[in-house]
Amino acid sequence: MNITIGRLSEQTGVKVETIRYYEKIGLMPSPERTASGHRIYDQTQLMRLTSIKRCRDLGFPLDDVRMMLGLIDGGYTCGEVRDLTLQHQASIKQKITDLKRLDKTLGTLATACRGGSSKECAVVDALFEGSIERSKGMPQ
Amino acid sequence: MNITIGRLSEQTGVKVETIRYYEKIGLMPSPERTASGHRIYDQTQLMRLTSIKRCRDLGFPLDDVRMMLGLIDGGYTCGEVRDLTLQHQASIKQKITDLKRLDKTLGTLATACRGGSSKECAVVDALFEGSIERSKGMPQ
DNA sequence: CTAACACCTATAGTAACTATAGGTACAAGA
DNA sequence: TCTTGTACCTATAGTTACTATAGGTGTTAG
Repeated sequence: MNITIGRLSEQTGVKVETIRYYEKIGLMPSPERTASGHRIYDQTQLMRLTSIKRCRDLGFPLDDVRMMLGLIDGGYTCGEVRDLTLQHQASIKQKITDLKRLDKTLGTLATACRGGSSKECAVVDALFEGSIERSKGMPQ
Repeated sequence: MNITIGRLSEQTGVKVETIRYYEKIGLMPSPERTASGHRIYDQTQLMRLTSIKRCRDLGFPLDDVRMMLGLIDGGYTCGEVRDLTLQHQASIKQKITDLKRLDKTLGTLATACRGGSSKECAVVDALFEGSIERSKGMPQ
């Protein structure tokens, strides 16, 4: 089974440019080439790229993916891999918390708006006017 | 009131380099300079930067901030500003949804792990096994 | 007066690609 | 066989929103 980069792209859902990029940063190996220089991939590369794609879809940064692949290539323990996974999950939980707070604040701001063509706007008041008014005749 | 870039930075919580960056991309105006070329800021710039900071803290991308400043500078309607706010909120809600799904998946994976020094790992099984061979030939 | 620190410009680096320019290879139809 | 269209190639720059570095000048406190 020998496939071109285009077909590898189709089968994995990873764009051609991204595959070349992964090769450049050493995440994917340099594949065989045809006489004219076109890349040809085999089953092994297809599987490797599929794994990378799964990790990326789960939001693992490339450095984590690289580390996991390194563990796989070189021998790993369940503890190592689970630690990486739990760390990643913790950072995702933190993001969720932060975003929820933002969502709430934005909701409060937006519902205070009257909308339409009014020249008064609660969002502007909160983000811009407040600072301007307060700054008039303020010390320092 | 004339302040240096360092004091402007202290008072707004925006780093010196970032202030210069904002000037370069046209978000902040080019300020006056001393004879020797040091930037000097006044009340107006302080207020503008404070507003930018608030928007950024709420997660608005710089392009949105730029648009809001443009509206403020040029005359805006409440509807325009509220639309921007609601769009931003929608994208945040979407991110929350996505991250929650990831969190759940990662939790499932990690709890299936036995951890420790085991050579068997549920995370590896899910992400890599059946799709990759533990092989040499990869640069680490 | 000198040492420490703030400031200056210009450039490169970050994450993870995406897009562009300018070219070569190959497969299918006339 | 020729031509056309697509896929492929390399190399470089652009994206977001900064941050860091190098190599220099200005200001100020003791």
